[in-house]
Amino acid sequence: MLRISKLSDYAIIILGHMAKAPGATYAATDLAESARVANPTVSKVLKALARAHILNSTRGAKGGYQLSRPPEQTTIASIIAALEGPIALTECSLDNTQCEQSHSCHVRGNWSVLNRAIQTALESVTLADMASPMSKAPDGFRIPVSSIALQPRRITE
Amino acid sequence: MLRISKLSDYAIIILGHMAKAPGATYAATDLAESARVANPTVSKVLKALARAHILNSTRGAKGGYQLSRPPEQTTIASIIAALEGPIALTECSLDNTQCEQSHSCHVRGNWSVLNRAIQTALESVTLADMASPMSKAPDGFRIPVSSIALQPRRITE
DNA sequence: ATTAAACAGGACTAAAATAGTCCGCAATAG
DNA sequence: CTATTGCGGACTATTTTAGTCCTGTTTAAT
Repeated sequence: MLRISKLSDYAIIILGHMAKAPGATYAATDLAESARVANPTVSKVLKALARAHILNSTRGAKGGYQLSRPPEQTTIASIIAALEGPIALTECSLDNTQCEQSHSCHVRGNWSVLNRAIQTALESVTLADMASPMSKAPDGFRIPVSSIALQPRRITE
Repeated sequence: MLRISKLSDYAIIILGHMAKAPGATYAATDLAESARVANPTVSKVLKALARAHILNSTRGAKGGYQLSRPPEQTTIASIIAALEGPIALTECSLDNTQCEQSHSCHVRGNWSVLNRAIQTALESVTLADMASPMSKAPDGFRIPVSSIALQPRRITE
């Protein structure tokens, strides 16, 4: 399914919520409530985002989290990377020195093409885009997969 | 990490191998050998590809698998879909009727932007691209993601 | 007909990744 | 001081993924 993890999903939802008042400071508990996700889980997400400098944290009473940058400057790519590590489709894309099949693998050099494609896609969408008031097609965006399996593709560019 | 599964990985490697002689018929055993992956595992992959009509299969003695279309017409998106099902980053993108958080989720409409970005990226790379001898012009692939994102954007690089 | 070579479907097990929880520690406001 | 809030990381449970195997079907060649 090429899914992102649930934690990344939560992160985007939480950050989307915070992006509505970008300057404010939010306590983990409040964010958990508004996202309807258990407190410890939300905390885990927030910690990861703070470590990646997507959020700033303040400890102690009256502390909390706030966006470290305006929503327009936080890409979805960086959010996913914060929770799941480097974005790469396969092991060997990360470190192709240890792929035992490397001598028999004739496509390895081309994985980078794919990785770049994905990376670019995820960098072209920001938190601001995600938080913007319900752009278009609010309902029923099913992906017509059967069509892509059978249809001749259009040649790009 | 936004990984694809190992099975999809195998699929691309196997198909890449087959793409070198697009008209030929290959037995599962031979493909397993050239990909250095265990026979039953390769079989599983091949069955899935046949079911998705990416490969044609012939049963019986002298049977085997062959590409059902020229490599230029098989997209990476379709290969991944064959093994992992519809490409969607989150559950709710597939079926948003059963997301309990839907009323409190303010970003849901915008997932489609992201999904389309990924989808487009994976559709712009074909088997022929992957099989071509080593990184044929890495920027020969213009991913028209920005045309799909709400606002064209290039934060990094 | 018989036999051997192949694929088909699906059940099953094992292994790994993910999600989620919890605990003790550290910082800060009042 | 003490209540509040984040920090780091260990731990468990669950889910997903990978991999194997069995039984059946189709077909070519003898």
